[in-house]
Amino acid sequence: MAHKRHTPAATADEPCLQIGEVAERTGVTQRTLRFYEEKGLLKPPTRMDGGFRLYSEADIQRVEQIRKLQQHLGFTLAEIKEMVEAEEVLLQLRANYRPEAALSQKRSQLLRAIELTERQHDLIRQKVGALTEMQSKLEERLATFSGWLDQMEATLNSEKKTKVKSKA
Amino acid sequence: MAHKRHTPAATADEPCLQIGEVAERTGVTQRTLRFYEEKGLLKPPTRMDGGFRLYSEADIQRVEQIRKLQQHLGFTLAEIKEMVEAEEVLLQLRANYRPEAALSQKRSQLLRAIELTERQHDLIRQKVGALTEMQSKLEERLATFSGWLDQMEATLNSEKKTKVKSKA
DNA sequence: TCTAACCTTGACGTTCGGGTCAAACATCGC
DNA sequence: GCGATGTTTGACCCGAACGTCAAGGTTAGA
Repeated sequence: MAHKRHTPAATADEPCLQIGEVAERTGVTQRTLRFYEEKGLLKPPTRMDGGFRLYSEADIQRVEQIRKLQQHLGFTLAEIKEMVEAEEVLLQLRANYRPEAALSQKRSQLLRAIELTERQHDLIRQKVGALTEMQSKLEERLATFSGWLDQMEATLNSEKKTKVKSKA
Repeated sequence: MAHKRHTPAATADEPCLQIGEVAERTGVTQRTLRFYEEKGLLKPPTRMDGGFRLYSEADIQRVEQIRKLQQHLGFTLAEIKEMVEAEEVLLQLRANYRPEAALSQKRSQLLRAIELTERQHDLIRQKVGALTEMQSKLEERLATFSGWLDQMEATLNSEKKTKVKSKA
């Protein structure tokens, strides 16, 4: 296995993860990571002198969030991009929240962020509603099934008994 | 607008809807209906002598179900096909449930149906879980936001008061 | 310094879920 | 039986979301 460089070790949250490790830890391919970057889903990561991408732990979180939204929830990358942008606004607000400058401008940004967040919330609420409805239908069906099953077993049992009695 | 044939009128549930009307009523294109058929999501419908497809009301339900699963819930057509197949088994069982023949064979079919249904149930449960988790995160965020907002407004107000006082 | 292991961009290929013609046939009201 | 409208199959095309080389540059351990 020759020599394997050891991981730059992510002590704090400085970007220090190469694309390979991010890929491994998130379960997506390197191609996918570059693709997400290209599509604006991941912010362009910092680079080493030679041009290698360096990701942070936050980026890993981001990728995991993207995958969740995509795989389990069926959002398109375009939709996810919107969501992620809202997240970005949040982080920026959080970053320079203290430095009191242009307060009313920040206020409008904040209002925008709230609006986006509420839209997401609503969207998800609708999905949960639809899913829950399906759930109860399935449960109803399962109940029906198990009723039939009981009935069947009963029938089989009575048949057995009849046979046994006829043998006796 | 010339003459428009009138709808064959779906009194009971004999197949009597042409593809155009199904398309209109479900909001999908004719192409999509043929595509679903091709992919095994819709059972091959009965045909008129000339070869025109004839759908039933049940088929419309099916299409609506497929769309819901696809659009709002983000299942792939492959996943939906599985679900729909389980539905098919159910319908068949329901159809010839009474005629008591080959009971133990029916039992195994039923068990199969139960298994499929439970898998669907589980799948949906997972999605609901993921969505709910997101929901609470969003709510948490909204709370944070509105806290900030309050704080901002307070600051703005106190500034106003100061100005007013200095004017007075 | 050498070199295995890693990373870069670029370009083309693929699968999914359909859209969009085109050419020919079917239906039905008149 | 004519004609407007509806339907059939077939073929090609599309964007999304990556996969898969290819050719070359970078890093770091020995």
